[in-house]
Amino acid sequence: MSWDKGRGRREGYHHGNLKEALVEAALDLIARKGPAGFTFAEAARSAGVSPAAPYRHFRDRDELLASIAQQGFEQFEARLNAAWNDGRPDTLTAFQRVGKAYLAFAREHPAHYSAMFESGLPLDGNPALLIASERAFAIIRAAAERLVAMAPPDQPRPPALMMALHIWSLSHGIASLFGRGDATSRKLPMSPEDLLEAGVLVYLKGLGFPTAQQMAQSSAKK
Amino acid sequence: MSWDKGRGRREGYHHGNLKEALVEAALDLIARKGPAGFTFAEAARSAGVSPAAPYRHFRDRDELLASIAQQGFEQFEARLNAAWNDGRPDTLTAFQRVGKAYLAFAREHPAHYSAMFESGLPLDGNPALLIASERAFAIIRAAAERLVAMAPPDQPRPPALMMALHIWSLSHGIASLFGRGDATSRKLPMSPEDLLEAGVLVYLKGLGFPTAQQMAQSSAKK
DNA sequence: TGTACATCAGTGAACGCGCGTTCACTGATGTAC
DNA sequence: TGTACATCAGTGAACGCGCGTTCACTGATGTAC
Repeated sequence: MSWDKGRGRREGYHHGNLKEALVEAALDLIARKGPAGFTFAEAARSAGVSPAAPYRHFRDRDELLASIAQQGFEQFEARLNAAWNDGRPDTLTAFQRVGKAYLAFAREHPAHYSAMFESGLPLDGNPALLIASERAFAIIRAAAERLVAMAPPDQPRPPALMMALHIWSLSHGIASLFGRGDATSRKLPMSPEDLLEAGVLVYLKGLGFPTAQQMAQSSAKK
Repeated sequence: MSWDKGRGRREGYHHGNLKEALVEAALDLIARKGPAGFTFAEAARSAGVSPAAPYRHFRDRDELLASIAQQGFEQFEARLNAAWNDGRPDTLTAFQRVGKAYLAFAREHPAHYSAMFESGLPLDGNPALLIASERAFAIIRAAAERLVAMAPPDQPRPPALMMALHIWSLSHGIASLFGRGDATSRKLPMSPEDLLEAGVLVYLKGLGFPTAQQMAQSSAKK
């Protein structure tokens, strides 16, 4: 029956892809018990391997955790980038889609998200992690810059970096407070997505951007 | 020399205020190692007491953690309330002061803040904690309602609850991403306080509120 | 095609450690009389 | 004022447990010739 212990799928003495299997096991543990609730030993056990085996692939627990966080940032970046889709069909629609992708990632990859933002990994002394994190943020920033470039020319141009920081903070705040499926989430009279979308609309209006209706009208005119 | 071990301040067989001493010790450990990095045993040791002593005051580790989180929410509420100061000298000034108080609390009480928002304590099954959390949020919500009541009557009234949720999320996002003194914080080209203040101003403008300059002018006219 | 050998991923036993928790206990405090 | 007693906060020894880490090892794989 259970000759296939855990997610090991061993076929012989050598595992074959133990490194990935350990990452998978750790993600599972983090999702169930939080970033601090996973142990090297348990990940090994769940991969069907002796407790000493992980040391062939990771120096220690923190290196595995950092590796998960970095992988998370890379997938996060890819997802935001796909949602942005180079600003198609129009900048505002694409911008809002990035916000939705942010929340979707946090909800669908809670373990990655935890490792990225709540694991307490120091960013200095982890340059690769910092870079991966900045590459993800760069998507939001690039989108903000395109929005700024599109702003009505009679308005003062808002600084794109500040915009991006505001949007990021708002998204992260909503994701942290309301955006997880688990018991730590607070109740909300609307979906996190709607809350974020409304907030972004108000914010952009405050910067002098035309509303969605106005944009629809202006694009209908062309 | 060191007859006063740790924060114990014992004077005899009985500690006197062991419960508070344990909370203090736990706060210290959480601030240094994160909410998961504190142990019952270590808190006892740091309070200068045997490992069995804490069981006289807390059922287990989680009860101590929940107690810290609840105390945190209560202090948080008090601080926000003091900053709000019933909307004096004017609603907008007081509102921005609440935002600053939010960030100040997160920075000055990182251990409480962690226990409140990042400890993974389930809110259901912890009714007292949920209530304390909602009482703190109620301050922000009441402030938002006063702002709404003050809105120019020719504008559509924005929903105060949504406003409060946006402001809370933005504050929490900024606090989480940039607002801690430690190594997990990201670099920022401005202070978290300035970032939040600017974001709130833009947001309120987007809702149709008069800007600070306009308000200053209108109050100067009186 | 076969063989010798280097490489290296994983073994399994062992270690020291700190934790959570229990237990019968003991010392201090307060109170009834 | 003194004494007996109930209460209860803290002791200290003990337990079982799982973790991180090390070590000499062994089995599988690939490659040189």
